[in-house]
Amino acid sequence: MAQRRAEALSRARIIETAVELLDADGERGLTFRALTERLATGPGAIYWHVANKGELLDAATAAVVAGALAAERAAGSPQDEVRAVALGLFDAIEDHPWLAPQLSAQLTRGPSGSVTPKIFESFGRHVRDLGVPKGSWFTATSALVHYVLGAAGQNAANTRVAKPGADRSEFLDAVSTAWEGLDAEEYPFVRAVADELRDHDDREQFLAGVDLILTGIGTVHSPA
Amino acid sequence: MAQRRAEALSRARIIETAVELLDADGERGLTFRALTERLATGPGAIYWHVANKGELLDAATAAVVAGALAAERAAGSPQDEVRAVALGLFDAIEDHPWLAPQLSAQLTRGPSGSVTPKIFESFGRHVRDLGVPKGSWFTATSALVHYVLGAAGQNAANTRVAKPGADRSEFLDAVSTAWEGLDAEEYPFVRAVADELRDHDDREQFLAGVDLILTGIGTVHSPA
DNA sequence: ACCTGAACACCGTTCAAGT
DNA sequence: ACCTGAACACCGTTCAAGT
Repeated sequence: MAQRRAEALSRARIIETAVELLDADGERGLTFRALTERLATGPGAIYWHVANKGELLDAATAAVVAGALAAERAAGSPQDEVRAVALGLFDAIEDHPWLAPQLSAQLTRGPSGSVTPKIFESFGRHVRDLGVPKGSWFTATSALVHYVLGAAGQNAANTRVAKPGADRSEFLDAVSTAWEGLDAEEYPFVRAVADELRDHDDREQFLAGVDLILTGIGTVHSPA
Repeated sequence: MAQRRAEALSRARIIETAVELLDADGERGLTFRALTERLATGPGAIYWHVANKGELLDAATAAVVAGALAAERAAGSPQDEVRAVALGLFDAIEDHPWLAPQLSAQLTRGPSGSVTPKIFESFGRHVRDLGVPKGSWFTATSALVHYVLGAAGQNAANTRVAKPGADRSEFLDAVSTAWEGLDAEEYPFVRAVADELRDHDDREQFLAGVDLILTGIGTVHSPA
């Protein structure tokens, strides 16, 4: 169960293994102990290739996001392009649920780093093609980025509970029931919306949100 | 520097101290060691009032959010109400930057817990008053919630760097310069948007994003 | 240049024992 | 019922030593 290949240790192999550990057990699964065991080395060897745990997490995040955004597609309307980028991230976060908090953290750490510019660029160039005036590019792109990352993360949390669809609807049912049990005076809206939660299509609802923001962009900035 | 009052230990006092530690040093500032020192007790005493660190973090988050959302205001248009709730959270996250990742985490953990329903209710009741058809309440509210939390968190990160406004603009300047230094072929949009970053008003830009989503909601669901 | 592995400082958490 | 404090298991990280 311990070691695997005898390939030379490399930064790339460390990152790859980190992603495997994260996929298997989330952020708490990524420890230097687990890493040294899988790679059959000592901690010192890993520290020679990687500065610290934070840098390793960032690198793992960057690797997965780069893969998700790299997919080439036939050019469609700017709206279709935005939807495609959004769905690419949606799927990546569904496959790697640990991505969601990690991406928020990297966005929050300030817009430096390599992932934030990449995500902004992926959405922004199509926002630009939408005919939005330059002064509003940043606002419009931010709205898209934050919605996509937030909503995809919330969806991943729902999915994560169990692989088979059966348990998943069971989980949503439980949440829905919990919401219906809230105080009627304090939570009228949440109670009213609880059944929407029970039976909805994730992707559909996610895309409806993207379209809502696209509509907002199009309406506020109707092209000259 | 160690202990303070000799008030009886209580869950409330533990949570209050936790918030102080978080405000001072972020999530890494909240340890049971620091907590026992400030409260002049042992870890066992704290564990008698609190299940574990996760529960304590959740409670601290809930306490701060409840305060931010409790502010009573004169009733305005639904749009104004949404803006007021958004700004309330914006300010809370600016005062307590550790809130941003924590709120994402609680949203991501699934919509149970006490904070998620509270935030959804605060926005949702005004979305309802906007005349949105019931089938779209959840989507519209989600778009607002995710944008507000994401954008406020990103802003808090920018502010956190230093208190005096001087260092802050210095920081934004540095990020802006970094963006301008990116590859021209790979990052045309990010480069073009870099100067927008340099001199913008945070609150103004934040509110512009809220209005963009409000416009989207109003346009997609024009009241019957 | 790259790796080993013991050691260090610091966590969250437990629990027998006290009052 | 509430608190004490030593102890445990487990972290990330360092570093002298090897090749």
